[in-house]
Amino acid sequence: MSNKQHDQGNRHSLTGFVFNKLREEILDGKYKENDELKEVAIAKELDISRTPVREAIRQLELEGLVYSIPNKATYVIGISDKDIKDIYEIRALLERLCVKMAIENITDEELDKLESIIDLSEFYTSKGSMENVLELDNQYHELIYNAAGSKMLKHTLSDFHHYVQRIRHKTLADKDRAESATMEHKAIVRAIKDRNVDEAMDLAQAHIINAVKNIEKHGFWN
Amino acid sequence: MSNKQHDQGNRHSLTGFVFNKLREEILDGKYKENDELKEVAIAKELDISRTPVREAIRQLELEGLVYSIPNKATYVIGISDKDIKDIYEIRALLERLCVKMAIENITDEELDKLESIIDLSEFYTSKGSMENVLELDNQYHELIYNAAGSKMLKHTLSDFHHYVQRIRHKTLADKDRAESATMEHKAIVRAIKDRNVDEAMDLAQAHIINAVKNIEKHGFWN
DNA sequence: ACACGTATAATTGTATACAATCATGGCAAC
DNA sequence: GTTGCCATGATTGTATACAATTATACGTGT
Repeated sequence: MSNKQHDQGNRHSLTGFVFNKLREEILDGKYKENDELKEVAIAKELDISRTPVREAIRQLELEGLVYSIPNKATYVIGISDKDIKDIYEIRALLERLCVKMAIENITDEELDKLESIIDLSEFYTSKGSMENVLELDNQYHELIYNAAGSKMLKHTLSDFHHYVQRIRHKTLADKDRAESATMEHKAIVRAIKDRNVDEAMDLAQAHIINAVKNIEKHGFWN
Repeated sequence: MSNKQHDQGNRHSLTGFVFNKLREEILDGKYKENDELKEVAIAKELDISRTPVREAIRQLELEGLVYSIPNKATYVIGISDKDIKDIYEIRALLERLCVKMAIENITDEELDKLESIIDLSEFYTSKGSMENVLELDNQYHELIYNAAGSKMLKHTLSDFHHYVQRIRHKTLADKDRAESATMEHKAIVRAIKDRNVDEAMDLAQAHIINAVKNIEKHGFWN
């Protein structure tokens, strides 16, 4: 769970609601590349005014998920297979950095929380409850991103992590992958607890690389 | 120069204008941490309506430069010295990756353009025309970011590069630093041209590390 | 004097109205 | 038939009006 204060996911405002909805639909592939987003159509669909829709679209534009042609329309860009691949390559580097920083800054409470997340992950993995595993996977990464104590790094990694949420949903449905992912998390936490920087960094990097391998095994989107 | 199509810096729309203006002022320190942004005040100041101001603020919020309290106001977050330091640490890794990708994808035309940028940089450095040196520094990095051929990497690096624009302005005013920075650029281009991946990566990383050292020498903001 | 409640003001959230711009289609001139 | 122009419609850009929420200040009761 990200902190409330700076959370874009403000579902109490219509702008935040529309932003999240459109973003999810773009990342989920419900909107395909070059699809048109017409403000009035979306507003009518949701039975709201154009104002929150416009604000949400401006945000999507900043994120690079859509682009607008003045007085014409907004078009979906979305993320391609190559984008996904690039994201994992970037993450492989940044997750290394992140665990290094986390080792320097993590608190005992956070470590306890991490371990309980791992325990729950093992439980739900064995039960095959993959929705819960995915949610715990999110919590695990968010916690480490926070523990690193770098606003910039957290912002970057959270964005990327969110971008690949859909594909993780698919890959974690593979029970073998879910099990090995949980084991990898466990090993990383172990190394963090031992303050073993080099091992933690290598494990974190390997964790991302393994994720990519698994994605490629499944042929990306299908 | 970023491509027009996806450019946020659309100075033909009021939203883009306000966004750029506020962002620059935040990054320049004209707005300090916890300063209030009142929609009506800004709108009145610029003699426009609240609508474009709101849209710009929503974008700044997404970027993490401000945060809003509903029905109250928006507050400046800005970037701290530690953020700057973190940015350079992240960039040290990503610029490595970037030159590696660039070597695989750069065209001859881009290489020619790079060399002409270097030549001009040397010229203006010797003349002490630091505004031009800064502009060429921007062009140099933008070109390499584009040459890498990764939308995601370019987006990330461009954002970070922009964030530290102000401090680069200060450090490049140091003629010694401007000269060594240009020489470092030259060496990197040489390595790219020779397709010497390892050397290019090491040089790109060293370039960032040297920038940090210089910043620290100058005591960050002052 | 202090605590509480209520009215008022200030601010943002949302909807609507109006302006500007661009694409489209039809019609006329050649 | 083709080309060019004008009118019309569709869409976004901007401004304003209205609603909801929150902070503030004042007054009243104790």
